[in-house]
Amino acid sequence: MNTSRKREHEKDVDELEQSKKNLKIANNKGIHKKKDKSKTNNYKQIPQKKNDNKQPSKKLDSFSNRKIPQEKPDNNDDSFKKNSKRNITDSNLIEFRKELPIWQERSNLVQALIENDTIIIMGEMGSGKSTQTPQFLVEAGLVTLKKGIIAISQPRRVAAISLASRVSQEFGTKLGQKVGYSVRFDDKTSHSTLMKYLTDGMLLRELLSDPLLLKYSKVILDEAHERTMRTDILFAMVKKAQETRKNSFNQKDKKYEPLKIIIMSATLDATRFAKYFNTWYSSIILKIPGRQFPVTINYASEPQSDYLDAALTTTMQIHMDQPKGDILVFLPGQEDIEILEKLINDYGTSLPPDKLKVITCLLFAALPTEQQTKVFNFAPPGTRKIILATNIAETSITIRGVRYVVDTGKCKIRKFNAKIGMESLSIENVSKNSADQRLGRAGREAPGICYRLFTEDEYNKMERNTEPEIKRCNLSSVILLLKALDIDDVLGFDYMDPPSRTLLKKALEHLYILKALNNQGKITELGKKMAEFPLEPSYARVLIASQELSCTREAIEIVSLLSVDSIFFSPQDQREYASDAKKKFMSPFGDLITFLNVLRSYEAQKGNSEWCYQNFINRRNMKHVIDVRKQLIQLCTRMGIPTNSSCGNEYEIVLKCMLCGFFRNSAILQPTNNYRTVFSNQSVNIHPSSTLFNKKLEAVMYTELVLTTRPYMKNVSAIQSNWLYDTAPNIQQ
DNA sequence: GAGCACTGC
Repeated sequence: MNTSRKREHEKDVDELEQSKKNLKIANNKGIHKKKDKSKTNNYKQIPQKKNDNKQPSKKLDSFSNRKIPQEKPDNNDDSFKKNSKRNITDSNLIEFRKELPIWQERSNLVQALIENDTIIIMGEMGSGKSTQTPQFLVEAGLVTLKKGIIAISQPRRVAAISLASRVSQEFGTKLGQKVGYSVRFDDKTSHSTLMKYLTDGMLLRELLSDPLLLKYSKVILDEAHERTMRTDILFAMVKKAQETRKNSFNQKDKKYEPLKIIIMSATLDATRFAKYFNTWYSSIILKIPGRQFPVTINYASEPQSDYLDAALTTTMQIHMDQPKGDILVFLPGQEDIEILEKLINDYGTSLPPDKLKVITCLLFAALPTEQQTKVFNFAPPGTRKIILATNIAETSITIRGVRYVVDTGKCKIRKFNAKIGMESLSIENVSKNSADQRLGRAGREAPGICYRLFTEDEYNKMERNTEPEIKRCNLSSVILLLKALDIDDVLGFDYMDPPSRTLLKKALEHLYILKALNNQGKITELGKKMAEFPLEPSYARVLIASQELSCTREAIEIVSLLSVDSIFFSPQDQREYASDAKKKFMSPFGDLITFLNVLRSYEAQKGNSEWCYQNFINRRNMKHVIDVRKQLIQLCTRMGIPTNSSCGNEYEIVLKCMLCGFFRNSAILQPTNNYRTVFSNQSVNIHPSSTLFNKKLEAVMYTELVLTTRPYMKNVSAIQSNWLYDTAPNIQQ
């Protein structure tokens, strides 16, 4: 670092300190303040509702609770439109805005962004940061069609849609005009859109055609603390665009409007973000209080060996001892949820007659929409609702009426083992931030109680944050995207948290054998085409191969079907009926062709919901399949791949085509009657959900290898071993 | 004999 640069840097640091003071952001406590202090009882420094000078009217309160985006049960955009009918007057909206904690920071925020390239806003839930910040900037004249509009990225599409809708109401314009959104399959923006809410995946895609994001003068990356693979890449790309635009701006020849970045988060390691974005520019941190009631924490007095048993005991204890209010129980997965449901209902029948009855609600992603929405029904008089949920209730769905949270402190984490190319799903302890987020769910409407089924000591030993996805997932598609964005040195790329070399090398190797990269690691023409598809590289490879094999129709359909994680749904109490229903679609070729049969029948039935119900088919997921197919047909057409070529019933052809993307995923039956993978010689099993479970076939191809109780192949097809030599001739072993 | 949560021009 040369002297002048160093001085500049010091100046920046001073400025950072100064602006913190000016903006009273550090709250006299400093941003390093550990939240762990809130050991016992009252959680954090949550401003208590009682102390609020003016108590927000009940009407506004219930309004806000009804409207918040996370309350939506699923991706059903139609139901949103129905609920978003205006039912309050415009003056109410202004009053509502003024009541939000962020309103006080309005001018500070605008000023901070005028003076700085990057700012960081920490705001708890209910602070209004996601809805107000863009409006403040537009109202201050910082965002115009001429200067460049503002993008607000969200990790979830429901959030993008409902935030846009809410803000367009507040702004007094029709959705899609000044305020719009852009998510997969749905774009409500126009040439006059100033505030554009989009999913982070969508913003990443936009980078492919506009790497400097010249459309925008401001970019907000919301929910940054979630650290998804996509936001992590966005951090780097947005930062890079900012630098490039700033440098070009200084050079006189090109005059790009500078790009201002706002990082937003609920709980976030602000200093880490500041450091990352502070290399050349100053960053400042604003802290906005949220609206949250105090939550009392009860820790387990000793470590629990059986979290399910502990959950049952605690839940029933709350039910017996505590006044009215629903109970939300966090569990790691569907299986535990279904077991606990049964236990609670058994217990419920033996309750004394003077007690409230219990009703259980299940909540996990694979649950069909109709059953998910049941959790939003209020408990009928004389009953108490007990919600058994996965992580989905931590971020995506907010349920009203919850006063008690039972936290097992466990969740399932997906990890990718690069060495053996296998994904695993294991039950692990949650992070402190995750546990705190769960706790907050008890204090949305009134003071609440959280029962942690782990000791305080165990809490203190938890990680602060969940490990960022980029450090533990398969990176193939991210690396292909970076290569397509002309970033050749993916090992030395400016990651906020660099993934391990093993993960990176595995991804590079995978892309090389798919011929997306050449032996110098440069992206090939094929690779560029593959990057255009919103698919994992293997699937993109299959679609491109389908042109030569004349089975594009089937390839697109299979790839679309594989884009959802379950075609079928089998409720715990109807397992046998569900598996009988499945048999109707079964193909000797295996799961992929079985799925294809389902799609054919689904279309013959025109997606009839009664038919879906009777055949245990997940209708929501089938609708998604149809959307994906439509998009893939458009993309293929644009790339000159004819989409009507079909192999008819000659399914061998489309399976050979699949093998072009998945030849690594093949296994051969051994004389000992178990399967071994061809490329890594590991012993593997067919997953019990497969139609080929317990079948002995010469060779099989799978799309996924997961390690749960054993190493399982999922989405399995019957193939012939000699196909492997035909399909993958250039593989050096 | 088993399926954390999200997402994509």
